Amino acid sequence: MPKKPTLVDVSAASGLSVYTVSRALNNAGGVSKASREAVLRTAREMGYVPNRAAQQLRRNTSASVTVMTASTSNYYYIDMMSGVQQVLRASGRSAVVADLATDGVYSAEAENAIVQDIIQARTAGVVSTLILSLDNVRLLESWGIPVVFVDSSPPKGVRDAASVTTDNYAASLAVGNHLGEHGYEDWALLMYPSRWSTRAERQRGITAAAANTGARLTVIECENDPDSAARALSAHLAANGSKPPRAVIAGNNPLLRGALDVLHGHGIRVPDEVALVAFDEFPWAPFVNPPMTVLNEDSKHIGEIAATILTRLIDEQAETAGNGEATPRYRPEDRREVGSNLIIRRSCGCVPLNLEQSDKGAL
Amino acid sequence: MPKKPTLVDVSAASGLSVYTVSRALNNAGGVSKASREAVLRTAREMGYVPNRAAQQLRRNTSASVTVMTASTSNYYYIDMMSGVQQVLRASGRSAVVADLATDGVYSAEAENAIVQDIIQARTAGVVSTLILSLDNVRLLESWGIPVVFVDSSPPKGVRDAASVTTDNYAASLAVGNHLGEHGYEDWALLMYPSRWSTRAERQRGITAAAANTGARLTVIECENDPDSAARALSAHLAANGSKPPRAVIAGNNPLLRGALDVLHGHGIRVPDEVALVAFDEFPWAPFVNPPMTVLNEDSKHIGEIAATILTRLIDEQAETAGNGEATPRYRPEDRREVGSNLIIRRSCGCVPLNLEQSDKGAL
DNA sequence: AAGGCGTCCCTAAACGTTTAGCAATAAACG
DNA sequence: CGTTTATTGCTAAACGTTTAGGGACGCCTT
Repeated sequence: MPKKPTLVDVSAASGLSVYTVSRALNNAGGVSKASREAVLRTAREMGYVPNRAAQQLRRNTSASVTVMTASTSNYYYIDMMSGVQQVLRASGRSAVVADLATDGVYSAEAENAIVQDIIQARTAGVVSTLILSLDNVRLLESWGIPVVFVDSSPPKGVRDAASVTTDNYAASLAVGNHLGEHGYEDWALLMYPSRWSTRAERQRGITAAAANTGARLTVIECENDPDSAARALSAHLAANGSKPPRAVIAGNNPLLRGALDVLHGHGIRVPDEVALVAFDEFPWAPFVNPPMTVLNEDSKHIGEIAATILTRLIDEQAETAGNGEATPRYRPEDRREVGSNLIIRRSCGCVPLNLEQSDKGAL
Repeated sequence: MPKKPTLVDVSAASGLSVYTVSRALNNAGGVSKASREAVLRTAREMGYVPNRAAQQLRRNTSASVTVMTASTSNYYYIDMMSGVQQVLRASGRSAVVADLATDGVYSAEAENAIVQDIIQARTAGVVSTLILSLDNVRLLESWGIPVVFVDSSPPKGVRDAASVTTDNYAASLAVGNHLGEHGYEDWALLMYPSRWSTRAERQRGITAAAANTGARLTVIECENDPDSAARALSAHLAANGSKPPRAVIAGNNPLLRGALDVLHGHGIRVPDEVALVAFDEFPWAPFVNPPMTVLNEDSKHIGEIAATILTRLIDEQAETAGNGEATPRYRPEDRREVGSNLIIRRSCGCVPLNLEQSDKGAL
């Protein structure tokens, strides 16, 4: 591989100084049209491509943002990413995803390692779908790296931070109330661990709805993967003899897979014997047997909002970086809540008349 | 934000030279145990974190690999990523995904932009699930960036390149033959554009199977997204009056969603009226109505193999980089083909006895 | 003609690492 | 004790950019 041209080489070849070449390539002022064109031409001819490591070192800024997630296999994150990407692209930044636990098992070391990695790369900002440890939040703050929590809250002890969440309490209330309208009186809520901060509000909402409608609720906790969910639900069924709950609420997509697995496996008819509803819309929901009634968070929109907030924080950070000022203070409007809606299909026991139409929309 | 310590600061604080500090932090030789410990302690106390941009600039190597995909919403890529990540982690590298077209529409500019980005970052290597343009392959080669194509072949004109693919011809033959065994005689193959190189072999296999079993085959081409697939299939049904094909083969996951949408929409019973099979296993396949018979590529395994090959190429590249030698030549064993298997559920018309069991395995 | 002002460009010093080329010291050996 | 050898550490020069601080030149204003 022949040695690749650097800025200095372009400078030599074009007869202009590195200053001029640099400014020309960056579309900065102070360069005549003629010089600029000469530079661009030579650079193209030589096949010059700037070295980002050098730029980053010198400029002391990075253009990339890290999105921290666990369980990428959840469709939720994919949509969110696309929202994030879209907004960041507008300001010339890009996003990379750091997955803490592809398989649903989480470890504090993995979290620390990724935070360390983020700092090493002097990443511009972070979007986190997890509660981070207080230490890590402090650490990022001390390095001037702003964090936006999405569908998760900052750990206790952090006074102010940016976050965009759905109103999970209201949403869960809606889910529960719908079950109540069906007259179901015995519910089971299948839930992932509370490390995912959505759990608290979701559980609170379902609990409140159960109280409202006079239903009996048992919460079944499991790890955040289908196998664990299946085991937990099976155990629950076995423990209660042959009397399954009238309605099962799956806390998210992977858990829903586990639930479907045991319900189908036991030959239990859904929704006739056991109604089933779940959190988080997903592309296959209309096609599952039976079509799933789910709570739909507009995760792409959430991603967009998160990226917008983060962009502002990063820009402010850049401004105040030099003069020893404190990290920009978060504003009240940096805590956003977005709505959600219940998509009613058949798994809850409803028989929508316009099935075809509603499926089309959700495709 | 107070200024952050650099290597020089650690050096000053510990009373040892930057040389010693650097070597101590990198676990390199030539440092006494006592010095090393002193350095590590001071570094920890000061909260020192190395600046990766500076390291990369100086070392002239990067530890990250880019995976180029289009349509991340396909589960296929997610599993592959996890295989890639896992192997790379072992050699201290990491992978980022670059998505050319979240929504299934592809553009040559997007491809060029991402390749440019890869070069700017002096990325260590590339895994591509797409055919890249000849120019881009040449460009990457000229920068000494090895590429492994997964489930896609290099563009025509590239003599040798690394690739790991499934034997799509044999796989498709198996799919087709299974339909033949059911006695279906009128097939429709719903296919994405040929930019995804798997298309050619898949279509060839299905075509051969149709010939073998005396079936009539029509190929319906559409873009790589559910909406386009739905439109194309609808148009086909309309054109053929009320006589739908006896079997539909969906070229991949997004296309399958489109197909299910129109079949359900038209109230066509699957598999009784129209049998349906698809390429690429996905986690929801057992739960779809009806449970889907799919071709299962072990995409995680594919990712592992790709990453293994890429790792070797990167290491060789590093060795020969200095001495002006050519990019390491690809070896014959850098073209790998892995097997695949047909997962039979119900959508093809089969009624498996051990349904429960098979679903469990595919969960 | 002198001064002021803009425009364009240059030189040289950073940014935070790694590492080649030595130097000092101690240990081992005759 | 002198010589060799191993170990440990230092100094200073890179890596490829950006940019502060000026200088040269031409044009306008008075």
